[in-house]
Amino acid sequence: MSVTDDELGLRERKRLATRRAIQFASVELASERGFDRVTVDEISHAANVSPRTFFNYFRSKESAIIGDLPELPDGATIERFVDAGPEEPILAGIGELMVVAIDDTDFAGEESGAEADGRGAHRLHELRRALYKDNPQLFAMRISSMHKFEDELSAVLERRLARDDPELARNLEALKQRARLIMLVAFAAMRHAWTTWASLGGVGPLASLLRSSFAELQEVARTMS
Amino acid sequence: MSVTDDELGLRERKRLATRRAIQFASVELASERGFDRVTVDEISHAANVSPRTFFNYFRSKESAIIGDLPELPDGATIERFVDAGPEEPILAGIGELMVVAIDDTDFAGEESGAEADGRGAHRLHELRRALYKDNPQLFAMRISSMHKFEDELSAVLERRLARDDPELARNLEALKQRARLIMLVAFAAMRHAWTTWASLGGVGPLASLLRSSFAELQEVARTMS
DNA sequence: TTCAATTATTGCAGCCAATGCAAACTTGCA
DNA sequence: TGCAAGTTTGCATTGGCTGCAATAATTGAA
Repeated sequence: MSVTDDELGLRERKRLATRRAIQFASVELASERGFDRVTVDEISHAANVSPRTFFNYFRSKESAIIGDLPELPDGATIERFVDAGPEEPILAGIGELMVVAIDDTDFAGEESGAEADGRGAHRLHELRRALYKDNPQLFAMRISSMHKFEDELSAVLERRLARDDPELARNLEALKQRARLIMLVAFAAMRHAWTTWASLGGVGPLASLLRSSFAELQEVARTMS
Repeated sequence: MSVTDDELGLRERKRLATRRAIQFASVELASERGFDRVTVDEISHAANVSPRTFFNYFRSKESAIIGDLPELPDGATIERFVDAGPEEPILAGIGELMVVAIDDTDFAGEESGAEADGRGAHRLHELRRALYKDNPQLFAMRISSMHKFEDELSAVLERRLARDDPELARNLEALKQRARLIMLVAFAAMRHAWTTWASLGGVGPLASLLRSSFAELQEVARTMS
């Protein structure tokens, strides 16, 4: 059992287990047969729940496959980024935040080694990525379901920009707009890293490609200005 | 009748009319009642076609509302962009291509003044934009259905980059990757322009905001490098 | 341990999007 | 006019998704 599980009551633990069972069944079956050749009925059956219960846990077939969304790192990491100062390249900083966010999502709930779905979590994420690769619509859905993450990142960027450039901080609207622009550019880098990863056959760590994309972005910025 | 229509046979003209009728009915009804409170049956009825015919024209309810995708300008404009030379700021150039692409899409088939659905085309686009504004999922779908446009723009960028930087042109993979990165950044600017437009209440010309966003992007690039 | 409140699961009935198929109909062309 | 090609339609069917109400499990308190 992972650490998180122990502190929860039976009810919560069961909920979590069911949630995972459904995700696992969805991804597993979709990988075997292709996304639109699996029905919710089949998934539910494989996960030992009723089809109706499936929809108690997930809004749609897609969202069961897409998995949990990334989250920003904890407070200290954020503060370090915000306070890094105008000399530190902001893009690299954002890149690191994203690397952490993605890694944390990918291995959430898998800290210890031997729980029931221990290796499952690894496998789950591999299969998911393969699905994204073969099924670009799913990736698009994942991206477009990240509004919350986008907003969070924007808010952090606002703070950083306000520190770096007190002049900009005086115009709140301008500050917000700039933060949003940089956030969107960062997401562009993320998409870039991902397509690069996919075009390389979908093997190897995404994190290092993410760093490369941010580095290239930095370089492009230099070239273009 | 618009010029384009006259050169077509009856069959083609009817097809076009049906297509427009369906789009119009979809957007109109969705604006009145909200996207998911309209059924395909209702739309079809309003457009005087059978529900089955609706799906002969559009893959899904969404795609009837989303409308036609943008297309790159004609050859001469493209060539001018490709040949502009390394001194010309590339971002501004892309921005202009996008402005043209968006304007052309928005008023396609509406060149002359007095055809049956003349004012209709204007109204159609206004309603569509309002729908995008109130219904971000639709906008996300529009964006993610632009793969073709993305690829076209990438290809054009490849040519431009190859001209500007013969060294880069020698490494085809690197060239492709860089083109794609810049394309994605340009799309980020587009999204930025759009959210700005939406946050301003959804009035006024999108084109000028698009130019602003590209200009700000230019400035950000300078700041960051 | 028992009981009542809360919360989860399930089956059922039903809506709607979307697709395949084959029959009727329209248009283009000789 | 008549035939080939393309278009519209109805019908039947699959499958995603929701509301509702009954049943079952979990919890916390007595």
